Amino acid sequence: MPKVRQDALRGAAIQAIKDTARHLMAEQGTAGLSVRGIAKALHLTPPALYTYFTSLDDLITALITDNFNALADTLEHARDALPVEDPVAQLEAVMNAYRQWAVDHPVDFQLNYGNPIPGYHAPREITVPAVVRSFVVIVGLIERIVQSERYAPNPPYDTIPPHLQPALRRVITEGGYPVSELALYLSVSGWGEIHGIIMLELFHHIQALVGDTATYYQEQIRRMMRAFGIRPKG
Amino acid sequence: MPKVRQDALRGAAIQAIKDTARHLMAEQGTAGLSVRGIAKALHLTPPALYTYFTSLDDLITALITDNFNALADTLEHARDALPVEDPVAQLEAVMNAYRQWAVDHPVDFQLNYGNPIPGYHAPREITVPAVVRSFVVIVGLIERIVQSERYAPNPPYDTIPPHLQPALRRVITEGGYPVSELALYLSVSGWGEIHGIIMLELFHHIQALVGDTATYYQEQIRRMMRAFGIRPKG
DNA sequence: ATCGTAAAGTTTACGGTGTAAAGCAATCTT
DNA sequence: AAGATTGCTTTACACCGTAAACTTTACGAT
Repeated sequence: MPKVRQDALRGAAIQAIKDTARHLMAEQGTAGLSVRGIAKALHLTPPALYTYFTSLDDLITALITDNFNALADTLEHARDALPVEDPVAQLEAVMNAYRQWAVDHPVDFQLNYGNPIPGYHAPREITVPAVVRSFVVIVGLIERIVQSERYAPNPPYDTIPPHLQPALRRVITEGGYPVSELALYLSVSGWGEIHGIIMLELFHHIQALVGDTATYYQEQIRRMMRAFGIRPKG
Repeated sequence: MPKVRQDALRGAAIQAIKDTARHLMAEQGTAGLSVRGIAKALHLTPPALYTYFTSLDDLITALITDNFNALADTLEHARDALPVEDPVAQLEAVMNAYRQWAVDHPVDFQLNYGNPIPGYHAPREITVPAVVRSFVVIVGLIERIVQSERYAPNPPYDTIPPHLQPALRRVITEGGYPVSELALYLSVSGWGEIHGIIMLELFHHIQALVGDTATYYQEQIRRMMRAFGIRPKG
């Protein structure tokens, strides 16, 4: 089956294109992402890339998908590096890994969670499942914590906003996730909070206010967990 | 002084350019922002715009500055529409106005708080003071609340993270703002939280999870205030 | 009232972008 | 060995920001 070898070659070419795209973006930001730039770096003519991607948007979508998966991999790895017996420590590690990935790959993070490319709009049916993978890591941990003795309901986060309940229930049943509505609610809340801090940091809006953003973030997620009713220490 | 009239004409031209820029962006997103597009809409040749702006970046900076001021105006207006005797209600109104402005002007909000234009980077010395104007509205209200009987310290938000204190103190003394470190800390925390929710909403990441984002936001800021130790009702 | 000047706008041009169309050469399939 | 497919090049088009030179308009001072 030479077809296999050829498919492998094609896969390698696609990988090379994505690698140089990422490399150029790392150097010059999203402005460095251009068909012609990639082609030049690969010693090809620009239209040659259209053998592998139908358009620049198509390439961007591929990059975004990879990013979401890389982020999810990182979170899962951070979770699995700690003992299952301490889900609180795992959650803290995962949230720190979330920020760390964003700080280490700012352009990629923006590509996914901002909208940095004029004219480009990510196809929902591709990005939504990819986002879910990361989110599931957080929800899974919070679910285990909520069911453990490390959790003690703490107002105002001890109840689910009534208006929110139907939506949460629908997500759980339709998605088939075996989690409680409370765990899902706390996850959404927490996600919004860490996302906000990270976005403000990425665009340099809070450095002047808080100084060291890493320790600020660290402290805030600890406090957030406490406010949620999650006890630190084992 | 005919000079005055000419300056007025020049001002009107600049305003017309900014208006059409905003109009094009509202229709086609940040991709619609182009010198040539604006020129065509105004029945001018592209280089003619360089009489009023030295570059496209220059125009973008002007738009961003206007946005920050418009947002700050909106917040101040929301604050002043309610009696001074109820700073808690004022704060809630201001935070709702913050989201409402973002929802009403999504592209403008992205232009300010995202980084949607490849190759463009906002000059810090211009944007920072503009950001401060909005932030000051929030800090001012929280300061008044903290000093009132509506505030009762509530763990874990009753203390300031030790690492954070020097930075906050420096901001207060150097900026000359007559606010307590606690008010500033709570403001930063709150800002990060509402910012995160709004960003996730703008890029359609939480709609599937929470359904009605407006009521979710509303509920979350109420809970956040309670967690901070701010009592609702008068 | 006129002249010099400055401002506003034009034309032209250069180098950049994404990508469609056609053609060529090598390789795989039968 | 013949035909089809794949990878790639050449050419071309329509867009982009903006620099340079030139023309037109309107003003301020003499």
